[in-house]
Amino acid sequence: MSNRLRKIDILIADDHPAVRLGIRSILQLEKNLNVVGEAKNGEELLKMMEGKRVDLVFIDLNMPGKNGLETTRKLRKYYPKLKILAFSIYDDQHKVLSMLKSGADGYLLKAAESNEVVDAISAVMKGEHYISKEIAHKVILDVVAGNMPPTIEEEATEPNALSKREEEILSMLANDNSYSEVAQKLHISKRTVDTHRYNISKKLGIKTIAGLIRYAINHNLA
Amino acid sequence: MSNRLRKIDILIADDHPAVRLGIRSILQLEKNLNVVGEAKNGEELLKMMEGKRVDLVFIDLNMPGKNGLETTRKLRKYYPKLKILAFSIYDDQHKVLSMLKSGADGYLLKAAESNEVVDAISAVMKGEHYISKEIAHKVILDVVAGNMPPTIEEEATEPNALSKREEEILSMLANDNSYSEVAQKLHISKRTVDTHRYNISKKLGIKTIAGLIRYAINHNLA
DNA sequence: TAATAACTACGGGTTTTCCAGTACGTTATT
DNA sequence: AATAACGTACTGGAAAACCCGTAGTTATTA
Repeated sequence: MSNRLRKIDILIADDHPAVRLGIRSILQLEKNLNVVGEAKNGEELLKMMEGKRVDLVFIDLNMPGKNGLETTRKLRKYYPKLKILAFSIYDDQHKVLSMLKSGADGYLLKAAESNEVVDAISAVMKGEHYISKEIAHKVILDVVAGNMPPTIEEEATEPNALSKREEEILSMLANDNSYSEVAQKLHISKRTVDTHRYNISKKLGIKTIAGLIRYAINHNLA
Repeated sequence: MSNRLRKIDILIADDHPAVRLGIRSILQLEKNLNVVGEAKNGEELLKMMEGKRVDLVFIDLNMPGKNGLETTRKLRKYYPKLKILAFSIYDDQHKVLSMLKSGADGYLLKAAESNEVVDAISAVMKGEHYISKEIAHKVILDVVAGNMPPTIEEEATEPNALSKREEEILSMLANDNSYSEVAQKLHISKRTVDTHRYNISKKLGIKTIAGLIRYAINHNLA
């Protein structure tokens, strides 16, 4: 079969059946797209990739077990030419950038309309990056607002910046403990806790408790 | 037309097009179900209800603007016989109970398979309540674990302890604003913000920022 | 109309967090 | 052996958050 006529083979990974079905129905309306399978988490997706010819995967960020980020890194590593389209409800800087740094070719919000989904696919298949306008706008504002993201190189190599101890302390802080309480419970000085928190803030580039707690929650520390 | 042959008319409310499509495709496979419309938020749903004959609504908990909870209360109030099926990614006690107390007839997880969706519809149409087994199990464990929910009466009458202004302020605090920033943006005094926060803490019985932020996140304020 | 609730605002004191350094011992890694 | 990363701890001052009482103005509602 000639290359010109080949359909684009697509895998969908999302833990919600309704979402998978929704994407599928959007894609099925396009004659040049071909959904070759659905996975409900990262492991399943990686397994399905084996041996199959797949051009593009639709991948949800939040899935039980191996999440979108890890899975994307693996995919990018093993299948360098695969196109990866992240699909998420989150529009925050951190999520978007991490995903792109991990190797996604595009980032779509779940609030995207059908035509945007199709546009995104054509874009990434052409080798371009695709990012929803709403996200691009918001992320840029975030960055401009001074929440400087680390350079691409930096974070890509260290997906999990925090040390064990730092995670522990952040977790406790996010769980209603004050510096003094953490200090007491860990039998260390209050100043040490302060230092840790300070370092955590610097590492993550998050300056507020609110931000830190959201980080903690998103990383299962709270 | 005889009653026996009448299809069940359904409205879907969810802010994600893909999810709406997914539900739609599930329901369209059933010959006795009829999707009469889709809304992308609570307001739209309420507007669509006007004048239409609708038997059942599928309603997502998390939508921009008026969320599922408020919308459900309104729906229940204006359309006492309408069947309401909550649809959410959350399986925690608080969310589930609030939704049921607000008048939902059933609670489905987004992770539900197609057949479960159909089962849920038949159940609620028969006047029964439907709750995913996974949820029922988890919620009961939660309750047993000592996280006593307030009695039905209590919370049903005070669904949202916080006033509009308090919610607004909590939301801003949870979104990285300091007292001063909130004060500035709302054109009120810093002390007023302090007072509000203090009242919020007392109302909710939450003494720490961490707790408040978690509350905010769980209530879609952050 | 009187009571309740929401929103506004201030005083004034306590506690905690935040910032930005310095510093030292212990592990890993090279 | 040296460098890096980590965990520990300090100083000290600025800023923010916390506590709680009081109180005036509007709405709403009983």
